[in-house]
Amino acid sequence: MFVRITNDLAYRAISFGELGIAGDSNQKVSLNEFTYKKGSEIYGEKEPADYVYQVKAGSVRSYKLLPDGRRQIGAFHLVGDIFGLENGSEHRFTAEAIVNTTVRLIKRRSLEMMAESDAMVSRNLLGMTTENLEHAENHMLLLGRKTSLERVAAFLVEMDRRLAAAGVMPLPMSRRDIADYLGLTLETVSRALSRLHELGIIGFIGTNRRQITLLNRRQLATLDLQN
Amino acid sequence: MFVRITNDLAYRAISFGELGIAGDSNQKVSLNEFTYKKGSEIYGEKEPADYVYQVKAGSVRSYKLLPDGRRQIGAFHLVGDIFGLENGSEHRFTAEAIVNTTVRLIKRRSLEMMAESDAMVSRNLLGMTTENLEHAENHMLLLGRKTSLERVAAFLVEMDRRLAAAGVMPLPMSRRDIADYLGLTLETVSRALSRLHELGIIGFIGTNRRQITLLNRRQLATLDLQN
DNA sequence: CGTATAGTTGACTCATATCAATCTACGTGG
DNA sequence: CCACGTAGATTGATATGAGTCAACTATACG
Repeated sequence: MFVRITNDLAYRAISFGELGIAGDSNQKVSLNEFTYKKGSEIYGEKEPADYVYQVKAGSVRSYKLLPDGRRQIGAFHLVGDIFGLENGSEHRFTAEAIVNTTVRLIKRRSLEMMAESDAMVSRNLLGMTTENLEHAENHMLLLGRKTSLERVAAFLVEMDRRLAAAGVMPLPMSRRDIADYLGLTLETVSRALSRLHELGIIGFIGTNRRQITLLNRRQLATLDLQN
Repeated sequence: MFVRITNDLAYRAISFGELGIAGDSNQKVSLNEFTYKKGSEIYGEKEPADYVYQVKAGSVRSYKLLPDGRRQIGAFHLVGDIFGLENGSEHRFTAEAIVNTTVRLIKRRSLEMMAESDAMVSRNLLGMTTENLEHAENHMLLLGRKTSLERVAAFLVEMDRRLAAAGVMPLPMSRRDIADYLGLTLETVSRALSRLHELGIIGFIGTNRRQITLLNRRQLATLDLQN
């Protein structure tokens, strides 16, 4: 429901005009789209936020780093998601392509100008920010108070909602990414997944441990003590 | 800076008109202000969000609960803070008075109507939501990746910024509240504070362990690995 | 194919939680 | 104003869930 609204927003903004952006080594310019190679940075924390992005293909992780390298991923951005929308002048996260990823670009100024004159756009901006806030609020509960098994269960429920096609979840992110999203280590994530597998709650497609099926959503929902 | 803006917003909204609200046992009606006794609930999660609040005196905690009682406090609201502002129809947290607290009430509809016609109000709403989002994002990093000592140091730095008067921090909240804010237990918080005291980084005023002075902000900032 | 990267699993450690015993401050009623 | 009771805070002893270190396996990629 919100997805449709935010998509409208993106498309409307994009129709505003072309964005003249100098390409760099990791990007291929194709009108108002960019492609980022797996692992490359889309923007860095503290960098000026001149563009808003929408994932056309691929996946993106947004994270903060502590000086010693500890990483907290705040969100994964999947196909259709808009990210990089800031109110202040700088990005508050670093965004990286998890796999080869194509994004649509929207000039931020044009969005702001539209919001100025169009109350609908303005309301959509607030709605998107609220969505992000809501996600962060739920994630605080997860990070502050849930066990490792509950966290992994919650992650699977979230991903199921967002990217399950015909019962199969093709996770684009590594165990380390999942761990940094859930405030755990990759070993703990791996053990939790193995445990859920033993318990018959999830299955792996073939031998690929990133292709997951949910065999028992009810049990998973029970573990995902959704507030 | 933002505080001033959001205050303006509140005052403007309040001038809109009186709010006829039936009092309950824990409230005293005084024009558009309410007083809540220590520990009483201001609103509950999932309740309709018809009002926005501003703390006139006292302190408030906003939290989510898991079914088994585990609690995550998302934010403390101190004098001047606005809280309970929702975009959807329901509150996403439960809000409780930490001590006897007086709040100003603003009818949400009136805010929305103002936003409709006044782009400035609309921008302020977005700005406040973004502030909340930023806080939540930083808190995710804390909850996901910081040690107990770092968390407590970060908490003290935050409170120092928000309520230190003449070098003394009179904390309104209990050790349990702090623990639920930081994703720790009250014992761990207590030990961390004792440790910071031993290290000469903080001091206690008199025998009251809730009156804290920061003796060495530099060391505290070092522990507060601020991203 | 073979090399590099990602994932799993096991053994052990450690930070924080849990359980428990004081200790202290504060509000209440005599 | 003082004694008492209660809630909050500290501190100690112990338990435990998740982290660390390490070996091994599997998968993807050139």
